[in-house]
Amino acid sequence: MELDERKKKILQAVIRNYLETGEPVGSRTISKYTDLNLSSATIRNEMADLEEMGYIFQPHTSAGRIPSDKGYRFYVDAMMEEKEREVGEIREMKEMLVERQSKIETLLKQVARVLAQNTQYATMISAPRSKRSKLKFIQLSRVDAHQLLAVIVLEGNVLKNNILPVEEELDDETLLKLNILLNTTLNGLAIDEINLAMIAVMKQQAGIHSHIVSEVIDAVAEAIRAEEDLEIYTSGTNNIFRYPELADQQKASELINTFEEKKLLGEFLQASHTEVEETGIQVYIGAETSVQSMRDCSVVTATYELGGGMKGTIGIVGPKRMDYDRVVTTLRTIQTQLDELYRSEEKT
Amino acid sequence: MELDERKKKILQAVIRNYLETGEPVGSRTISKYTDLNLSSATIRNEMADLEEMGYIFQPHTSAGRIPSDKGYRFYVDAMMEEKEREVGEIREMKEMLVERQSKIETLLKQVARVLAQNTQYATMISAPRSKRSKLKFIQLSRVDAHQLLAVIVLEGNVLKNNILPVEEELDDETLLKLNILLNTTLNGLAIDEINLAMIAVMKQQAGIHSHIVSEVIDAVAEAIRAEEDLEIYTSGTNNIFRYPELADQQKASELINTFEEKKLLGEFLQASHTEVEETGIQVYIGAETSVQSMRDCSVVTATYELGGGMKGTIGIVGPKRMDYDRVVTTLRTIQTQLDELYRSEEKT
DNA sequence: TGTTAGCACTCCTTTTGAATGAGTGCTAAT
DNA sequence: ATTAGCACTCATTCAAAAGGAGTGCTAACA
Repeated sequence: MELDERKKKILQAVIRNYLETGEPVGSRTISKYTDLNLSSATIRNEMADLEEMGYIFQPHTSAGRIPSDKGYRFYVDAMMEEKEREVGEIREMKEMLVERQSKIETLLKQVARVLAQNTQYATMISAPRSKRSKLKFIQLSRVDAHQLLAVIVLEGNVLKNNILPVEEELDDETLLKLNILLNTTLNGLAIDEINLAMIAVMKQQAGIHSHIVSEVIDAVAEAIRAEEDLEIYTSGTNNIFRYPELADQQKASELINTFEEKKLLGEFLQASHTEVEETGIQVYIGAETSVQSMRDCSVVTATYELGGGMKGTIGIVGPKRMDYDRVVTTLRTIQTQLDELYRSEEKT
Repeated sequence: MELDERKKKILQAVIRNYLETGEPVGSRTISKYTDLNLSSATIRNEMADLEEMGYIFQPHTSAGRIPSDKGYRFYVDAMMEEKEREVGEIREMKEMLVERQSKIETLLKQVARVLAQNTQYATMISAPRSKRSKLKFIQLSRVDAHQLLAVIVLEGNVLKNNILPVEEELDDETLLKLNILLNTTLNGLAIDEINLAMIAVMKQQAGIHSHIVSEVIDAVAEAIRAEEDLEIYTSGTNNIFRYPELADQQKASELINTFEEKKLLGEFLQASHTEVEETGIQVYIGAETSVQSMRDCSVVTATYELGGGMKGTIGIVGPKRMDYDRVVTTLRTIQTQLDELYRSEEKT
């Protein structure tokens, strides 16, 4: 069977209406809603066809139709119109971000809150991946006799630090040498560019302190990696209670757990990051999500960039009948907003 | 009217039973439950008295009785017996903590998770207050021409760091001098011991860089304070769904929001910290809590110490019919556990 | 005087059945 | 191809009835 123009219009009307009301939509409603001037009976026939094709279905006999995942997918792919953002809202978001945060962490928390507030959905943000981003600065300091503090600054002012226990005491001079060695060798390199050969050279140059070097390098690498997959900021989790289809105990509990644990979110955002299309915005409907507890949700993700290959992902989680248009436009706005932020930082 | 021995026994039986079942408990149940060998009729008379005295009440006529806040309070104050922790459980908790974490942050997150897991209630932990704890190490480093990185290590290896924008470029030597100045002047001092006189002296010694000093000091103080009231770790929020009296949408949503925002939790833990009795464990029943959304909960808090005046507070949030005995004992165990951890750290 | 058996009464909970209404599918007429 | 009409389905609402847990009170008892 074919999806002719009229069927499309009806499908669109069904989806639009359902997005607004959350109630199954019947033929009579469509008959009045659209400018097709068809009777409800005709609509009924068309809707039966659409059901057969799998775009919509009835939650039970004698109820109206609601969109299936396939229906939503079609809507998102072919029928969605990005809304113009209202000037006021854009300014508002801009203002929220303009108080420049020196720490990325604070900035991202802020963004998460703003988005959750703005969309009324749950929001998650992964901190920018640092694998491909470059080391800007690295420093070891002696905290006390047996502990070193390693501070690592990555491009984009991402900070990592770690306390390393050391067996052997180091005097000031050695420490200074080590610092110079580390900085001259590693500075400007991306994490995954640090290879064994390089480490070997450093060890050699470190002379009697060679084992410290490898300890430090390991610790550095570990510090960066360890934190990495945990750095997820969330906000507006309790927004899920706004949507009855997600608010029952079973589902709500699982969702909230997922948002608290963050591990799964991280993996999901990570995966989404890699399979993203050119615009950087991706929509996952229902079971398209890999996360079990989000099977009844839709997720819209957007990749953002803070320069120097520092890319992270933002995700908005809501019910399947989320306002895709609005969410996509909002994310698009934030994307450019963050982009500008970075550019202005460049100039500084 | 007097609360004689028999009434106490009955009250205790009512509470115990209600803690277990969560259902209003009737006279017949008590009659069999206790070793008093009294008929249900007698129990009924006694329960009527207990109701008049305000220890228990009926949710509606012809229902059994449930404890009032006053009843719980009496139970907690006078009738609670701390259970022996099972050896297995203690070892389990020990093991969880034994993998020593160099970072306090990681340790506390871990503790929160273990506690939530162990008690099946929601858990919150405030990071140790650093106001009275001492500066161990402070260091400024130049990240690039216009940005300094300030790293501050407090006693107990609490790390703070902050990026400071600076107008004027500083050469290596000046930086070194500043570092020495900061360390020699501030090292070993508690935050609130840093006073204006001291800052004035430093400014003077810094000579032409005096304005940098005050900038730095301000930033340091701000960095410490700013993070302070936000550092709350939570876990097991979704445990509230286990308890029907907290799981309805309205309440659950508010609770979860409170746990996400963390601000109120921080204030509460802070307050609790100051009004704590000698054992360091405190029980708040229902409206005794200052947090609005927790009016239907009970909270048990425990103050822990990591040495050097570094005190923080742990809170367990559950329904009013929480297993007070168990929670108190668990918290007591964790307290000593953390204490030992600190002592062993001392020796290192 | 304290305890207990017995009974009427209350009120929550569950079940049942009927009424309502939204929406459909199908048929026959246009 | 479209539409009016109609029988049919099924979730939802409502009221009434049945069931049951538990109480308070009274009167009898040790």
